[in-house]
Amino acid sequence: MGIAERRKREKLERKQTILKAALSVYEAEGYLATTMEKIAERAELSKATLYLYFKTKDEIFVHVIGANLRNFSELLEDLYRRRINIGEPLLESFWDVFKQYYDDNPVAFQLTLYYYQREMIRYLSVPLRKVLYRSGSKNVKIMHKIAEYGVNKGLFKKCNPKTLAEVIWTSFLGIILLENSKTVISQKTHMNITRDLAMGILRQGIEKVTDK
Amino acid sequence: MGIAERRKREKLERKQTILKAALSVYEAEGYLATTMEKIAERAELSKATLYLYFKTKDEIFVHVIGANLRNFSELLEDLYRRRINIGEPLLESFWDVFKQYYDDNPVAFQLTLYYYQREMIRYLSVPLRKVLYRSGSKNVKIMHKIAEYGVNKGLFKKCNPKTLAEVIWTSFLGIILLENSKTVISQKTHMNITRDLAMGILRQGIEKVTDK
Amino acid sequence: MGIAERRKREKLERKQTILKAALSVYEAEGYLATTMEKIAERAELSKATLYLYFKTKDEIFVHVIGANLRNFSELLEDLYRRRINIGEPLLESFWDVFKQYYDDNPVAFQLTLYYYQREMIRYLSVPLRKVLYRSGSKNVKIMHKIAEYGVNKGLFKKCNPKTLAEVIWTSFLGIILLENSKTVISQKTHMNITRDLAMGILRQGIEKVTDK
Amino acid sequence: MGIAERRKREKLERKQTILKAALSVYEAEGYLATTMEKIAERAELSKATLYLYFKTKDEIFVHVIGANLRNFSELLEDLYRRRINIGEPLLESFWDVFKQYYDDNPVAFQLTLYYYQREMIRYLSVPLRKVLYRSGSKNVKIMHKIAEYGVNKGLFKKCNPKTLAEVIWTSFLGIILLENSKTVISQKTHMNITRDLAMGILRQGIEKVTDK
DNA sequence: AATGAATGAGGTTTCATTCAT
DNA sequence: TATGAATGAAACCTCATTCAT
Repeated sequence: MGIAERRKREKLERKQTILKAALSVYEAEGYLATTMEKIAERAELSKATLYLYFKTKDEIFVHVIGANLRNFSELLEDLYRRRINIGEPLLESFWDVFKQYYDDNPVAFQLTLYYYQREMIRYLSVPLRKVLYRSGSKNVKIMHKIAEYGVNKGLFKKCNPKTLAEVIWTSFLGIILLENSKTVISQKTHMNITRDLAMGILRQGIEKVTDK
Repeated sequence: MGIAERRKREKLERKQTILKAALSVYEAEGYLATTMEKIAERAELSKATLYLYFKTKDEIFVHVIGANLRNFSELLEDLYRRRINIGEPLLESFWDVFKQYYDDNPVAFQLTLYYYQREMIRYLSVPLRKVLYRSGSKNVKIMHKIAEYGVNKGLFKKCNPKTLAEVIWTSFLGIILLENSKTVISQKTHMNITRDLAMGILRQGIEKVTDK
Repeated sequence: MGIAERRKREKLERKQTILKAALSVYEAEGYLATTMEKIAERAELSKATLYLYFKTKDEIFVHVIGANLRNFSELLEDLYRRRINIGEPLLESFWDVFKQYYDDNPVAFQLTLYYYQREMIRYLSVPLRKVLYRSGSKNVKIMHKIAEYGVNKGLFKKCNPKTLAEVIWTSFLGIILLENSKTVISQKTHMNITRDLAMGILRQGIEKVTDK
Repeated sequence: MGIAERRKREKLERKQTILKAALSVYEAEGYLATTMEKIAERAELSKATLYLYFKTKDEIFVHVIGANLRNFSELLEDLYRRRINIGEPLLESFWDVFKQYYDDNPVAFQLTLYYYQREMIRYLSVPLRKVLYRSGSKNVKIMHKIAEYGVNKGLFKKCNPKTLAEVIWTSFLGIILLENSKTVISQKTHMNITRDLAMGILRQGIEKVTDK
């Protein structure tokens, strides 16, 4: 009985090891060069063992992404819980959560971004696609609730909160995307200035027009 | 003499045929499943002939993207030329150009987006990377000039026009990114509502605060 | 523990199987027609398995040659060990070793000869080139030592033993070369007569001129 | 009529151009990297044009070799003509002819050597094989006649002159072979010392034993 | 549970040769 | 005659996945 539990725990630990290894190889070599062989090597396991824990290579990556999105969830939930105490700068806090999410693990973020493309998703098996969908939609919901709170409280201007949440989120997303391509092409680094201006524009663009 | 010209023209046409075929296969099957074999088939040529026109598979795709970015260039340049007559709604026009660029050829846009990722660029040969860089940087420059014009004319608020251009562009980019993933995952279609709200927020966020 | 050993042994055996298969295909079809496909077939393995044991096709052939040169080594070393008991006919014994080396496995000898050409070596990767060099240079050294012994004992005339070894060896080599081309062109067979005359000439040419 | 002649002459010249180009590419890049494309380029012709003059790639090379062997022929014939005036050092003259042949065009010599291998010959079409055979056998015959003269005049010891010719020739051949492989592997250069010792040994080994 | 071994199914690229002009 | 264009036929190599122990 205790044994069964230990087994289960160990199994989970192994899975974690593998996920970590996968992310680490991805960081070092990029998605296209990440082979099962290399993941196994980094996890100090054999290739065949990987298949005891994950049915396919995609499953590994979907789980890596799942974990990453769960981190995001937590940050968002925490924000939602704190919403009342924050007062005015709700948008800033929202934005800060994004930044924190990104800065916590930029590599996982990149991988997530990469996977969340028509290109990648379309070849996923239906079950995996669902896993991915569920992982993501939770965050969408919380973002929605936060936006809703902001609108209701008059912190944000009147508009569909779901859509508003999307706009805020994609503003951030787009910047990261550009940032990524720039990093490789012209070796430039973080675009904090862009992020800040975007924030400023969002603030002014979102606040209630107290007209007159 | 006329012969040489005809030859040249035909060569260009062939190249176009191949690029079109590549894009078409990409549309139907996605990047990872696009093989030289399939491109050749769709172009009604032999695989070997492809290599007569493009040295590698990447070269094909970089050229597809190059063409796509050139279209974007043209739209942007056109806007820049019209800037004076547009008057107030410069931002809207800017935004419209993006929409038009996307709507003209969403597939090519997707491909471009896909390629412009750390992941893809990283494994490109240096010459091809340069081609890609040059294709992209031209557009960046025009966007910059348009933003600059807007700032100078007082249509946009005072800020670094380069950064402003980036913010506007990435706002759009992010939405498309989300749109793409949503299309595959939950079969939803265009997010015009999101685009519109984003536009509205940008407008309000960017306009000069004439306070009082 | 016994398992690990068995594994190792089996691995070696597999390698041998592959090397044998390669040589066999070479014998039947020649170097240029020897493909990985055919080697795999003859070894009753899949093509992919070959790459499990040897990283490239060249590596296979370099190892075939390495094994062949090691046989030669053994024969030479044996001769060197026996040098004292041989007495006078050291040159004959030397020559016999060559003949034995050739007759033991003429096909492997041919392959070795073929590979040991500017043409082939030039396109080898540096590591493989080194392997080849090391395989060969060992034999050179033993031949040298034998020649040295002969010169010191007065069995051969006074001269640089290194050079002498080369002359003896290349005398044999040249004959085989001619023999090979003749076999194909005019279907003639072994040139024992030529070999014997060469031997006679060498004997007379090398022996100490006890003039008077 | 004069026209036909000019045509013929021009055709021959073109052929020469192509053969020269082929040899030149071979020198620069080695046999395996010598493509029709490159030959055409160097000959400043189109690939297709090559096929107007030679039916296959092999035919080109066989003709290159043919020309080379004809040079050898001339040197040998010249020696044969001079045989009476030479007197004693016939062997040296023989040897010198080899050296001259090699030194005149080492690259063509190498190519010839390369082609004259079981490996290469076996894939030749029968007609080409015959061409090669005829090119070579002429030289063999002259060498034979020279050896015969030497034996008859008592310059060489009594033995089968055909075989003797082979021995002398293969002595030289073997050295060149070793020389070639050494050049690539260990960057060493000409082995004049080896050649000289071989010559000395041959002299002593071949001369009539005037015993007592 | 763990793994070494094996493999099927491609993928990109090269090149001698032919064909239409 | 000359050639640009086209191609068939391979060749080498890689990798996710399965199997036997």
